[in-house]
Amino acid sequence: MPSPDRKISESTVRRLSAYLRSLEALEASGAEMASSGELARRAGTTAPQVRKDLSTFGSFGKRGLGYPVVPLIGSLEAILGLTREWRVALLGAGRVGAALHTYPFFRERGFRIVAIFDNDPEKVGLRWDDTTIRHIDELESVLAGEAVEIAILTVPAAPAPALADRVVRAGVGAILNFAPARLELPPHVVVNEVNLAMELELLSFALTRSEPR
Amino acid sequence: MPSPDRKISESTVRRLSAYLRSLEALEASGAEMASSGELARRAGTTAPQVRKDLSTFGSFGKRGLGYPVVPLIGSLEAILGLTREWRVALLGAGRVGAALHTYPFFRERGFRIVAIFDNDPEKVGLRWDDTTIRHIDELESVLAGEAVEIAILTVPAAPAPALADRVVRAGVGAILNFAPARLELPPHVVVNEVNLAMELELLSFALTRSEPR
DNA sequence: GATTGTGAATTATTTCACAGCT
DNA sequence: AGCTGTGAAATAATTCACAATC
Repeated sequence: MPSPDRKISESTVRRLSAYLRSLEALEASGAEMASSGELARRAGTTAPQVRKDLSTFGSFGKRGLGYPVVPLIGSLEAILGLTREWRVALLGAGRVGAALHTYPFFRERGFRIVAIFDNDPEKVGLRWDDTTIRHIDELESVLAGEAVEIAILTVPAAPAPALADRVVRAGVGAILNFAPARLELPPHVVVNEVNLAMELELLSFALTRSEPR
Repeated sequence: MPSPDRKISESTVRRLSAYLRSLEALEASGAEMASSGELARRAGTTAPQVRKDLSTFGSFGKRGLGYPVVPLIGSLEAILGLTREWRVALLGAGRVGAALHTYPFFRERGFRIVAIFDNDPEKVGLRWDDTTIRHIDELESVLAGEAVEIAILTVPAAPAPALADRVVRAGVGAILNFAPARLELPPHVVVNEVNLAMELELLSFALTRSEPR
């Protein structure tokens, strides 16, 4: 696969993800080729940006014709690391955990939830689909036994940093953090924070500045 | 309040939100002053970045001493538009909607959920706390009656774009979109997308590039 | 002595323009 | 004729360095 050495920015990867979703919609509608302009329109960016982004990883298009939809889907899946299965653990079996667990995207894209943890004795032992909720005390042994690679934190802010440390020491390489707490982890660990407060504050900031027109 | 005319980037606003949370932690621990270095450490950025960000909106610090914690909290709340109440509607009373509705941040920060909609007759009429779930057919009248300013979409991808259009025509100025669909809306509408697929793909991309070391 | 506020320098990202295929 | 791929130009964001102030 074409894989440049230079650093790829987060915004580029986010756009690649958007292109993939646009291409899947195009495939569903029967399109065989897609121009950079068409992809840009659907993904909410510009045609030169699409070409630049894709050209970072290779030459996927045909001049005069555009990009072949199905092959480009395959290429983007390979670039994004979606051609293999990822073993995922859910830490926190509350409402956010439940919402994530039922989200069909996980299975569709090969993110397989192989372990669920909570510290509530009422919840431990319950099964969500095929997965039994384990007590957080069993974290290390289960993570190792299940060869978990990605952890999703949907616990309260207070326990999040300590749990993240434990998870990393148990060999997990990536964390998706829904807890409103900053995690300080070694640089080789990939961390991605999703913070509802921040997302809403972005809206209230923008509204505040635009409203007093 | 100091309010510059030039455009403020999204990343700046995200950092302001992070500073606010850091300051609240500092306040809880009894600190009266905080240096840019301390804020940077907690918010995960650099000291010059903190100073640059804050200086965009005014001069909040004391040279040689740092920033006064409590007053700066107030200033950031004012900048982010958190000193007033925002009237919010939830579209979609599924698991994601339920998770958001119970999130305590909403009330703490003045985001008041004044309307909840779903199209499932089983759900319409149920009450979540003080709010009765209304049928989506009543969208326009309820949004207007409740003077809703922010809509949160937790519906499936298919109906999302049409619902967003309706919501905007009913006068809503900002949308937080959890549906995996791109919304094309007039430029005066503030849209913020939260896409779980994208967040996970960011992790799998990074893992894929780092693992084959 | 410590730390802010900020113009200047640097680095990163996006946009442009056009040569090169199909 | 249409559209990609890409080096060059323009713009944006971050980092630096240091004078100003407490």
